[in-house]
Amino acid sequence: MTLDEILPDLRRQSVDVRHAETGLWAASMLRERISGGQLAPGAKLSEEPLCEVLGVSRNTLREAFATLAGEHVVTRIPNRGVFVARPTADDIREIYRVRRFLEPAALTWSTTSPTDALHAAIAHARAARSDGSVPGMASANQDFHAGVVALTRSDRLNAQMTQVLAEMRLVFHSMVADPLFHAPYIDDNAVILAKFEAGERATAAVLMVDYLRRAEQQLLEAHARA
Amino acid sequence: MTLDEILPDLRRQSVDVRHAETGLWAASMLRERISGGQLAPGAKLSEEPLCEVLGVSRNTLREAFATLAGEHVVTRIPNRGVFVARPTADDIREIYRVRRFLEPAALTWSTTSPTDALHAAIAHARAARSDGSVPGMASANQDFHAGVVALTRSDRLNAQMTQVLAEMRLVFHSMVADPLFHAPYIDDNAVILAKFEAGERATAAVLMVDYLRRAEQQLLEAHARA
DNA sequence: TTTCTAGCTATTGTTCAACAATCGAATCGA
DNA sequence: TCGATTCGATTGTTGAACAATAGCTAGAAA
Repeated sequence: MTLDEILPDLRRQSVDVRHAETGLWAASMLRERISGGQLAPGAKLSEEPLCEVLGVSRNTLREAFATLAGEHVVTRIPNRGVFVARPTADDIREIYRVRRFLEPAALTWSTTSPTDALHAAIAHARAARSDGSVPGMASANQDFHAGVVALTRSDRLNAQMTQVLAEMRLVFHSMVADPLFHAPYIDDNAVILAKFEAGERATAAVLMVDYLRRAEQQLLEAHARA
Repeated sequence: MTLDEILPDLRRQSVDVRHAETGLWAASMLRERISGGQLAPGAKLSEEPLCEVLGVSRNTLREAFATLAGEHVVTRIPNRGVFVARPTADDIREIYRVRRFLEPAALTWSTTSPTDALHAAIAHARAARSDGSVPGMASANQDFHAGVVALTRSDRLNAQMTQVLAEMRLVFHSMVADPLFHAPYIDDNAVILAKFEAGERATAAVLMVDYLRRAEQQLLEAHARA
């Protein structure tokens, strides 16, 4: 989907909305559209039309761009402009490198264990699988893994995980994903959670590393085909 | 590469360093001063004088502020201004929460192990201890722990660690640090490295967690006194 | 025809000046 | 002393201007 197609949508949301921190508001506006897939990876974000539609000045929009660039959501090419980030194979490897440290570490060394959110995520995933809802499975799966990192109770690590999962969405948007990608992993998650709750944290961590390795491999193969 | 091809690059670097990156340049300028301690925690960064000194416009300076705020180097209070971040006790806890996941994880699951940089850091720390150089010990200690995370070979995790260590410098700047704070930990680092190289990764990780807990405790006590 | 070069154009990078919004402090009245 | 009000300084945001750059286009050279 190109920029021109979502301009009306953006314009609708920006009427009548006054905010204290306009730059951050503009950033969140764009972030939503990018995460949601309405702005496809590689799409150019031209300043002039965006200013007009969001009702902010170029200076303010550029503050938003600075924020989004810091989150790797957007790529800035000097004198060329700002583009929705398009993850490369190396980006996929880096994403999974981060996850293979963060998630097992959370399982191994977290001190608190309110696992309600994890159970809920698995339940949602199974329901979505029954309904054949691919977005539902994807979303529930992300919730599960975000929940694992949430066990750390660290804002910074959670922020990093959120960022990485946002990039994961870009990966899915940038290639024809296998509709059944998430389906087989739902039960893996359930097993990992069971082991964790049984106190077998080392086992849970090992299973998580294994899961992440398989998922990475599968995504890299799909990426190579595209 | 021919002369004609490098001329534009040369011109950009020598004549005017500042097209397409002035904001980032200003950010690095301020980051340097803050990390170096010339700008103390809590100091207000007024826009007008800074613009004048850096020779950039307010808009460009604000882009730099957006970058630094994203790094937690600087705190933005709406309608009040931008201030050098002053770490609270909770910030210290958060910093060590991050480190207690990142560093043991690096020791446990990193696949490569070029430990030259770690040995060098320990050697530097010992030399600094002999010289009675507190900044030398502090810097070498940071190098060691940055080196541990570097074992992950993940740019993102390294960036996170760099950020956290920058905040550690703010912690030290914001209170009268015990000159001997780093001294006893040098040998802890050496033991951790030895265990790691002996393949006893779990032991190394446990020792690291223990080290981080003690350091956190010590800093929290010093912070409470201040 | 092809290729190369020199302008042209559209867009980004940066600055400036202005105004609105907001906070803190000084002031004033009880 | 205390609270409310005014005032001044600083930040938040804008619009317009100019500089610099990449890519395109048309024309010259082969």
